Amino acid sequence: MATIKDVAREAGVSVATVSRVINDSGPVSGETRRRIRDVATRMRFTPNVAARSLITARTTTLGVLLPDLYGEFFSEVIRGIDQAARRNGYHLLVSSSHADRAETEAALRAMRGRVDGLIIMSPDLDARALVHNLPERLPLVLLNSAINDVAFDALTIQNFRGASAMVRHLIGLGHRRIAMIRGAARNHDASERLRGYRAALKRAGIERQSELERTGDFTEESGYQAAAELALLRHRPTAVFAANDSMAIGAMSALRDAGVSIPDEMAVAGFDDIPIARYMSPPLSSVRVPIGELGERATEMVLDKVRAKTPQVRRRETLATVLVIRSSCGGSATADDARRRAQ
Amino acid sequence: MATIKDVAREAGVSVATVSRVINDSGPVSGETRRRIRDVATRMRFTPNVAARSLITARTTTLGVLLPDLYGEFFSEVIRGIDQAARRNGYHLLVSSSHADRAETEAALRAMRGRVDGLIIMSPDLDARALVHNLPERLPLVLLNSAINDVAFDALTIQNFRGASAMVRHLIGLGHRRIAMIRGAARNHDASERLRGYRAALKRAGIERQSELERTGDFTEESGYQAAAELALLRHRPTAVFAANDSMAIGAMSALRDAGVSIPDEMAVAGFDDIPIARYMSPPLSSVRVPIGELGERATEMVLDKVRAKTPQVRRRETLATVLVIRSSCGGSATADDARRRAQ
DNA sequence: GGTCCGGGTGGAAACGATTACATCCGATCC
DNA sequence: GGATCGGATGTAATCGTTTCCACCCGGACC
Repeated sequence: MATIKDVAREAGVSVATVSRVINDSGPVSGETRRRIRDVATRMRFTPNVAARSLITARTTTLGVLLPDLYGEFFSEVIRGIDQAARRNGYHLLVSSSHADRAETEAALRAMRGRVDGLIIMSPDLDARALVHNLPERLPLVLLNSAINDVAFDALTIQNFRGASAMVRHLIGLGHRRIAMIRGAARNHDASERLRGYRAALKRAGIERQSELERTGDFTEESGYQAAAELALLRHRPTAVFAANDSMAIGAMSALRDAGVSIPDEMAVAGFDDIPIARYMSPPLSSVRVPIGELGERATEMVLDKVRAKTPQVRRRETLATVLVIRSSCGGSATADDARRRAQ
Repeated sequence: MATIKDVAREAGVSVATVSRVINDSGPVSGETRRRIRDVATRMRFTPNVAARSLITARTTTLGVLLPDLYGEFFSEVIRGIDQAARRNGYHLLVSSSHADRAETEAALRAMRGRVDGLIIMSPDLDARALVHNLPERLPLVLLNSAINDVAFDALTIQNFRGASAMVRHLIGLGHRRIAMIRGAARNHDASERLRGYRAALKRAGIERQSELERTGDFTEESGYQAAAELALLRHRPTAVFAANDSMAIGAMSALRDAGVSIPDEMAVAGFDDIPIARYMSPPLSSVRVPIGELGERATEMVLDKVRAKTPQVRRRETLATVLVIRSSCGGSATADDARRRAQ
């Protein structure tokens, strides 16, 4: 492998000049610049990343810390992050699927020195764990995190609003017994969606019933399980709202198996609007989340901080969600709904 | 940030000794070792990764190059890779969603010096592009690649076998007009699955018809489109085999919209057996691919090469696929099928 | 009792870049 | 015509490790 010295020797200049050409820093005469470029190309010179980041203390790499991932949602987020990062010339160090908290913290420590900034999407992690395992000044953005500490930048989606809008829509269709399949325990998105569900009921003067709030963990299987139980209730709900689409799909499957027709006997709605939702039978109503955009925005936020000379003000942003009404929750599509669907 | 020098000074030893303790290389007396450990912990010393990899020329990082990703398949692969990598103390530098070949090659070059080994899953990339953009000796494993050059290690799945088994199953159920929705052009998995389809037809003495081989690109949308067209054919097929589950799901949606009942009027089958397949209505028959295992195995293969002192022999492995028969392709489940389903 | 051995330790040379600082030199200004 | 300026270039320090080599020293061996 050719080093900067080899190039310098071959081009008859000093390493300083070569460095200036490579990084386009400092003045170099046109003639020299051209010659060095040629030599560098010919010798296939690639600057040694380690040496460079040893002296500059920068890596042009961003770290991404994810929870144990669930399907489509995950790949969409990563994709958004990846695109934004590449656009800015940054690389991505990804660490996912951490079983427990100790593992997450270990992964966090391992990022030290390898990244210039970090995007963290990990529900079970608190602020203390963060500051204890990371260098002080590492730019950080929390994605859909439960941490409400203003000390951190954070990006979230309208979980509460989206959930309550969906439940209000169901109420508007005449449903009074509306069940909810909750998301993973201790997950921020999950609890916000639950909160939205409860708020919508309350606002409509419908009393909350614990037998209608079933547990789930965002997997199809757990959705299936929960709906199977709901189908057996003496006093069956007429609608069920799942905290994500995967569970909604599992629920639809359970209802079919139990001979409950959708949406006539039970309306079903999900959250996320993953691509497959519209291809379900019947097509699944959901709350659209700009998943890819979430990743892109997070990347831009963290890059802003990476590049900022001075410590910036903390930022908190929330991305809007949109109701997407399809036939799984029945009711004739109103003009308003149709418009939404067209989006 | 504390450096090794700080620790050495504080512990009253030389940096060499500290290094020996940190890396557990060379002899250090028990007493000294303990003292250095204490000091290092107290000062929160973390070895500087850049300095370390500058001198050792290793990064304990693996690169992963992926095509523009499609949903669940992708996240499962990454997860497998991630788990195997972590288990071995390696990090993951991920680069995905490359629109064209130039972008892929750029990503490839950018990996130089940042990784000790590389897992590549990119259909449109040939052997020349690889050797031209990478250092000579970088351990490399190709995943489901079209490159048949024996110069590279490769890992594939039984695309041909899985596809032909599924089509034979359909034929066994009495179907003679079986359509296929093809995968993305120039994609290796896609063409192998097509080959399997054709081979099964041929073996059964069924003549191939071009109007039954529809194009697709692995997305739900393309599956929908293809099936919508099939439904309109004068002489409609009685079964359709999609090159992946996403398209099969899109196809099922189109058939429903066209009023074609599944499986009575048309049987449907997919490939991959993504988690959602079994929750479809009706549950989707598919060919199970050990996706996570694919990632894990690839990681182990590349790590073997990374750690090997001497250049190893080239390896090529193929992972088995399994037929998973559900009700979307009708027919009473035979004992054999039932056994398979239980898996 | 000298030689040899090997565990424990330190000194210092790498690794390959960036960059502050010094130097040179021709043009410009007064 | 000398002082000044700024563009072009080189020298060398620096980043934080690993590791080769040398050294010391106590015990075993002959």
